[in-house]
Amino acid sequence: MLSSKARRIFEFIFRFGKEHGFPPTVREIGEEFGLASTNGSRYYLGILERDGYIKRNARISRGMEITESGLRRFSRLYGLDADHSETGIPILGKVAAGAPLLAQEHQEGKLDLDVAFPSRDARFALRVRGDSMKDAGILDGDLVVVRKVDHADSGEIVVALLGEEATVKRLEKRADRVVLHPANAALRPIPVAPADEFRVLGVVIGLVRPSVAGGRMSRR
Amino acid sequence: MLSSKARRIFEFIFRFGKEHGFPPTVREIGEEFGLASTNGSRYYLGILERDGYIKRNARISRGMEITESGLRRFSRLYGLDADHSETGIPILGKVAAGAPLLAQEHQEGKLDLDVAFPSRDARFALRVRGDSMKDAGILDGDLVVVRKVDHADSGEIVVALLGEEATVKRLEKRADRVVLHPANAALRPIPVAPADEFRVLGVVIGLVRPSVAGGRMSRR
DNA sequence: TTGACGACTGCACGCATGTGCACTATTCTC
DNA sequence: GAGAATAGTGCACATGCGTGCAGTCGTCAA
Repeated sequence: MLSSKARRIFEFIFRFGKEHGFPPTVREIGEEFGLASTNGSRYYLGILERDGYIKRNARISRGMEITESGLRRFSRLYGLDADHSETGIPILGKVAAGAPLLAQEHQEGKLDLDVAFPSRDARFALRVRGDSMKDAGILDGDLVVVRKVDHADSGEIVVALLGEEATVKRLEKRADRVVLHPANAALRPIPVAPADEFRVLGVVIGLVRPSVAGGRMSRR
Repeated sequence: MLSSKARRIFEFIFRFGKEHGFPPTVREIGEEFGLASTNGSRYYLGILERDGYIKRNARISRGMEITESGLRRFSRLYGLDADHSETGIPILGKVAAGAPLLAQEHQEGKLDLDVAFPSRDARFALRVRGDSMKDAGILDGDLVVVRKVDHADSGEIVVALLGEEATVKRLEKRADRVVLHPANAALRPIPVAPADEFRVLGVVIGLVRPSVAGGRMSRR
């Protein structure tokens, strides 16, 4: 059990790091808490390290680090602004008018790649080039997440190898041949002749659109 | 445009921080890159600061910080790998014809939420309902990733609270008022009267489209 | 051929910062 | 009333670390 002061010092280290991008020195901690001697701070740092909340690197300036398990334990035991502390992005449910955003009760869960794209097969991601699938909401620059299988059903969006090139298209299987459909009114379906070198690399199970310039999603 | 070495130094600062919890010193940078003089590092730190990739605090040990906009810009221009992320999904680069899929040399990096959506502001995700933004590639059921800020520029896609409801729209700021634009030809822009209860909750920096039943992206 | 520029080296200076050792005051237990 | 634990103070010391200034070496355009 951490004393109230030890807790406040841990919180200070956490806040300081968020704000400045690096941890405080022993003197900065002492200043914050009115400790006249640097050993006042060191005393508490020793406690926090002993209990596994932080790790210290001897002789290195600002050489402390909040451990992941320490952060988790601290926020569980004593609470901490939960939003940024844990890895993962909170998924908000209903956002009521006056309610403070990010309030615990509105969280639906955490965004997690393994939850968002569950698969027992291997997965991989592929950056999409071009707008051939834009009517399916797959834009240039998107990363499609693919479940790696060599068999796909008609109607599924697949990543396929056609000749030398990997391409993302909707698959149509006919009795005699395969047709790849772009999702773009300007483009024609691509018939695949039996002689063509064609292989399904996987089925698209989702996508990630990474952030772009200035946090703005460009107009497309 | 950053030189190759400046890029590698930025990446080193990024990796070092992730690994140790605090930034490197000028000497540690010099050691890593074989620079005999501390001013070798300072030269590059000056460049990185001048171009807005990092912020420095004079006279403070390890007093540098990767700026949020710098991180975003860097990862857009030059890419940033999640070094050794344990549970990531590999991002494939060029997929050559005969080459075995998932071969190491074809990997561009790992899919990592912190790299895909870098932000030092708090982030959250919100499930989109309806097709009002479908021409921007945002479909029903998508999770938009939002950087939580209360100010947004004209042209950005934002999450806003209008009355009781949270909505995703493109923001247009006019001299006298604000207009919210759907990205759907069937819908009209929404003018916001000054009297309306209106608040920007954040800026959309990306999205995640989770897989749906059976690993198939439904036809829309 | 000169001179600007990029990419450094070398070095000393001086404050920043972690550390060791000695000591103190209060509280609690035995 | 002794002893131990908690929560510090005070100070000197050695390094850590950012900074300033001067100088070098290759390249490339004028």
